[in-house]
Amino acid sequence: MPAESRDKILNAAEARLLVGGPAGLVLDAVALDAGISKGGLLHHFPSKEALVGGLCDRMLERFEEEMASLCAADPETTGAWTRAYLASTVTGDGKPADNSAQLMAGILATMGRDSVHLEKVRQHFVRWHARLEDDGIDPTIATLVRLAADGLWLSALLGLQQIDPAASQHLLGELRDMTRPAR
Amino acid sequence: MPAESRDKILNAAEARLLVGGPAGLVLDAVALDAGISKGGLLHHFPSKEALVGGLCDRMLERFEEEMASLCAADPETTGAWTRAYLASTVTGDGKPADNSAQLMAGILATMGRDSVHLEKVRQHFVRWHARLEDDGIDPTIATLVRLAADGLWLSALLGLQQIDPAASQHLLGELRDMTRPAR
DNA sequence: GAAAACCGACCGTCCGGACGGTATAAACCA
DNA sequence: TGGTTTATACCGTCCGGACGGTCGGTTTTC
Repeated sequence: MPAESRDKILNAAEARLLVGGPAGLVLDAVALDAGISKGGLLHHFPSKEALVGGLCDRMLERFEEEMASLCAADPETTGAWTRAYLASTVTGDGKPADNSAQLMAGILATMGRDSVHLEKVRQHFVRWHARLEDDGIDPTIATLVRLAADGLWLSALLGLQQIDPAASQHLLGELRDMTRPAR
Repeated sequence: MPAESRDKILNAAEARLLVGGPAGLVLDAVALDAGISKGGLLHHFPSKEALVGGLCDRMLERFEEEMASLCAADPETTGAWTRAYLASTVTGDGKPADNSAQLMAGILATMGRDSVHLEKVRQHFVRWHARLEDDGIDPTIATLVRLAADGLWLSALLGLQQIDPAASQHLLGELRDMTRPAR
């Protein structure tokens, strides 16, 4: 089964994207890093687009898993999804929770706005947002929290760290409080 | 004076970036669109990087102007900057206020995260955020509003329109109310 | 022995930008 | 005043490297 090679390739591609941005995602280099030949790479992913698609799918899948486990771990079901979204987007100190920001940016930049893969991302977002609006709390609040989380995520993506840690922590606290069941 | 050609080039480059993304930003094509030769283009912008830099500067400049005029037009000074940020980021119906999102994305994608130009963007953000924290309203609120605006902007950038217009309008209203002087 | 996995040389295209021009006009000089 | 230099704007060809993808092979696996 090729799953092992596939993963090695995906890992290498992801690493490349994270350090070198879209320009760093070069088939030769990815193959080299993955310890495979270019031909081998092309055997698993017949085109660069397919490779990016693989990256995209894996990212989505991981995010989905993380959301599920965070939700499961939350003792309070009301607002759990919203809290999970917040938590899986940014950490306590306002940093991005994972490298999804860089990854997403890379994926986005590698292929245009019209790509099939972006469409998949959109569909996931639609689902997530539906879930958000049915989280047991005021949908407007939930949306607000989500947007703020996205804003934080964007800040991290652009490398804007102008919001100082203390303020950021305070804000995160507020946001979390907003997701608690209505008093 | 070369200002005229410069602007034509910048306009062409911007248009290219908007419709074709980073991949559409090709010197030959930009020169063609601008009605100038490639050599002529290179005369005004010695490198592609310089061209992107020009685009970046102009975008920042325009944003700055818009913020100033919005602030000046607001009868209530308290929270005016925060409101201006909100307004110049997204329109009433949750669409991005201008093409800054696409533009920024293109710029970002064309050059890596380490570029000089991105550094300029960062510095502007630092100033904006300082301004935001001294806007006469609770800084946490101001930050929250700003982040939500950024979130909305990001949604628009990714082409996620899953937040329906009515809800979006309601949310925008709430955000605006938050920027009013404390009751 | 056939299919799947993998190899790596090769090709074609695209694109940034170097370079050696030309045209216009202002600045300088006699 | 007329010639010469110099600066600026602009032209368009050419080059060279980078990169995605093809293809005819070889090896591994079942």
